[in-house]
Amino acid sequence: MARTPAPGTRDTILTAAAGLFYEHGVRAVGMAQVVEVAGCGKNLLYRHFPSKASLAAAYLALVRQERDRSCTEALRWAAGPESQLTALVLEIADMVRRPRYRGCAFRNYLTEFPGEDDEPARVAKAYLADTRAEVDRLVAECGGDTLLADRIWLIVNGLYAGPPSQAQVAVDWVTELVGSRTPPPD
Amino acid sequence: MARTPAPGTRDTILTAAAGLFYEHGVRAVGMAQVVEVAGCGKNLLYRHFPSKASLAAAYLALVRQERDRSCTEALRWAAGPESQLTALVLEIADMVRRPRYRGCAFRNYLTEFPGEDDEPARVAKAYLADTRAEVDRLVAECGGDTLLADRIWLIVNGLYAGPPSQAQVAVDWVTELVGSRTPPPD
DNA sequence: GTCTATAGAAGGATAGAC
DNA sequence: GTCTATCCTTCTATAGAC
Repeated sequence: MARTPAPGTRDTILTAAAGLFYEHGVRAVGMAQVVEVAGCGKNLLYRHFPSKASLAAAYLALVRQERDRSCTEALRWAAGPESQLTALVLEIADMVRRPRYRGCAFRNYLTEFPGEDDEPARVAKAYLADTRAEVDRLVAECGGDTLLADRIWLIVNGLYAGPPSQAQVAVDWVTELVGSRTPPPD
Repeated sequence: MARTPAPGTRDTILTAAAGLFYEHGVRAVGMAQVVEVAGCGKNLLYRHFPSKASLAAAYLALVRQERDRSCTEALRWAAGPESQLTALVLEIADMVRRPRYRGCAFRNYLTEFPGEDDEPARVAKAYLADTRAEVDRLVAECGGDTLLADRIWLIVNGLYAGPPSQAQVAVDWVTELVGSRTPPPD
């Protein structure tokens, strides 16, 4: 046999690309830069990801995977749909407050490539649609109407865009909105 | 005799660039494309705008000029700070509902060029800071606290990002928020 | 020797700037 | 129009592990 292929090469490349793409934007980062940070040759990069679009799609898929895991974990300890809704917003707020937060990766991609319908754009749109659907589901579960769902989605969108100092305002507001739906017993 | 310079050349170029930049993003549009749409020569473009960054800055300055004019017009007929606040949000909502709306030009630029501090970035940041300051001012004028200002800013940010179908929700919500501050006389 | 890795040049297109 | 630089992508050359 010949030289054994390194096992984690794909992950190494993808991790390097993800960091660069998120920090500087997909358009601003060249494939040569990815190769340099990943510490591999161009040949290997193109063997794992046949194009920059496929690499960008894998980057967004990775971010989605991390976010899904993080949200699932956050919702695990919430009792009912009300506290799940609050936990969901709190999870986003925690992300916004992270030191190297640079906006929502999916919204950023759609802003960088407006009107595009390639694979990464579809990944991004799917994430946004699914998240919105989950908000709708949770609101419906706790007896809220579409107005409440629209309002929470408005807050979520503002939370992603706004400064980190606004994060707590969003969390408290959503808590208040869904909390007022369940009048305290007695 | 030398050829007389056309009077509206700068505006023609800037209008063409503005349309392209807003529709496709600044990074995606090349100077050649601007020249093609403007119908002028490249040398003329570089005589008016010595670099792409300066053209982008002029584009954002033009957008700001239009927005300032539009907001001033919207606030003209509003009686007190409460209705001015509502009028401000309604003006943004009208923009969001326009058929070719593609997001906030300033936020889009900052997303396309993260971490940059060139002239267009400064124009964009100044607009956002000024708008936020105006919201703060109006909220303070009608006796609201910083929490109300933060909440309205959250809605405004969500309004810019969200789908046009959310626009009315934002307008109604802000109307309700500032309206509840002025209990009806009698 | 054979296979896979990296490094880097080459191709072709397109960018910004003059 | 031209010039230079850089983009993504492909390919060649070479070194290293089996």
